[in-house]
Amino acid sequence: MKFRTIKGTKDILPDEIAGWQHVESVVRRVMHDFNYREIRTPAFEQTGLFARSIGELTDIVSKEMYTFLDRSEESLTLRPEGTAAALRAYIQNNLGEQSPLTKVYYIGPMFRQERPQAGRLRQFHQFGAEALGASSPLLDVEMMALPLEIYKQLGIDHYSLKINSVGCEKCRPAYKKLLQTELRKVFSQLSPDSQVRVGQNPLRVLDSKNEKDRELTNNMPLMYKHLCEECTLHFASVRSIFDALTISYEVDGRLVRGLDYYTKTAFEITSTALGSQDALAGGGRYDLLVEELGGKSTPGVGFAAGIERLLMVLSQLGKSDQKQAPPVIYFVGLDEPAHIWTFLKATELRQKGICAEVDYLGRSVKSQMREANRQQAHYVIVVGEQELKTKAAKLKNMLSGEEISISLDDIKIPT
RNA sequence: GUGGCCAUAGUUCAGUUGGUUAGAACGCCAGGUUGUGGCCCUGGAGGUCGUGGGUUCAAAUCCCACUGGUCACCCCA
Repeated sequence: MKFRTIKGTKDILPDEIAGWQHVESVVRRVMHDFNYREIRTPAFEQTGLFARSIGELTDIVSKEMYTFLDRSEESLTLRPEGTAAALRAYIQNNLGEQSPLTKVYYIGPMFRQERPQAGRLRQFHQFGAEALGASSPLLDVEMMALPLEIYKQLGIDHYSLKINSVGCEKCRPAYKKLLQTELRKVFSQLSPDSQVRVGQNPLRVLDSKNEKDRELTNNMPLMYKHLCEECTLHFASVRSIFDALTISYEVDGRLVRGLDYYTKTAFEITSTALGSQDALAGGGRYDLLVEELGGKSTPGVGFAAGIERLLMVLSQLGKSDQKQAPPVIYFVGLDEPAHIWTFLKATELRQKGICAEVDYLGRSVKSQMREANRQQAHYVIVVGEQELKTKAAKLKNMLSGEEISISLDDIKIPT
């Protein structure tokens, strides 16, 4: 019998782990600089949480969730995104009562049962942030500046930021009707997917990538041109703050995104270094969501970004050559007493925080030297009967080949 | 969920119109005289040719199914 990873999942192997850790450390550092605190929620939740927040009619909920019944017949779902769980935790733990504004971030695996392709896995990883409790446009901008800063610190500068406003419960219904009447005029020519959306979620029709759909909807009214006064002001503020930050962006009136909970600002960061799945990050404001999930009426904004896609971009740019630091000292042991002695010595050095390695296979000196070389050890110390008797040995610099005499009782690494 | 392409050593790939013991490179292991790596040289290990059927005297090669991978649609991180 042969076991393998299930479709759409991947092992992250030792050779690639340094790249992940590098990204994670930059994410954590920038999140900290922006004063976000980490939150870790379970990988699975009650199915209803996602259905309610993301929206029953979205693709994610209607066909992509890993949903199963546990032994007590409760319907559970592997989280397909991070916002719902973060808000559930915020509400459940009354975080809003501890301070008027809560800023949290997360990093971890998400699950969606889609057909895998470049940049799309069934278990993938995201980092993201949520700011709950304020409706200031400053936070909308912060949610976009944050991932952009992470990208910048990782050395990525080729991306495009698209923003839009999808309105609120005051202005959206009227616009929705207006758009629906327009869409019905060309209904029969729309793609089947879009036809389904005309009734329930007409805004998504504008975001269709089908060329015919785009042509047909080319001159249709856009949400951001039919906003109520409050939304108009908010959108204008967001844009002027961006200008002040000198961050370039593009207003895309068709941008809607596949989650139903957005109000006002919606945005997406894409990269041309990716294939068909080109979204690096996305997010927006969701002023009704906390209340929808049973909390007090609380405004919020957030974003989520894909780590695999980020890694793909880094590799495209030739910036994915992160490596784990090699051993500082590799001990070559000649016989049984030497192997034991070097092991004890290595343990001592390790306790001092020095990466040391020994031979465990009882191999020849040549083999051990090859191993030290393969691992790119900085120094090698060969230990045999003679060295143990005299307590003196040679410390070999593997880069220069130079050897210097040292005392085995007091191994000092040259700086 | 739908479609295209692909499936041969650890890895990347060859394998001529079906025809003897399926090859290369890299990697791995061991040697190149007494206890010293990187380059070089020599040797070695390693493959039920994805799985199962079928055609044939003969299948890695042709046909079918399945599985897996990959890319695209859809959607999104």
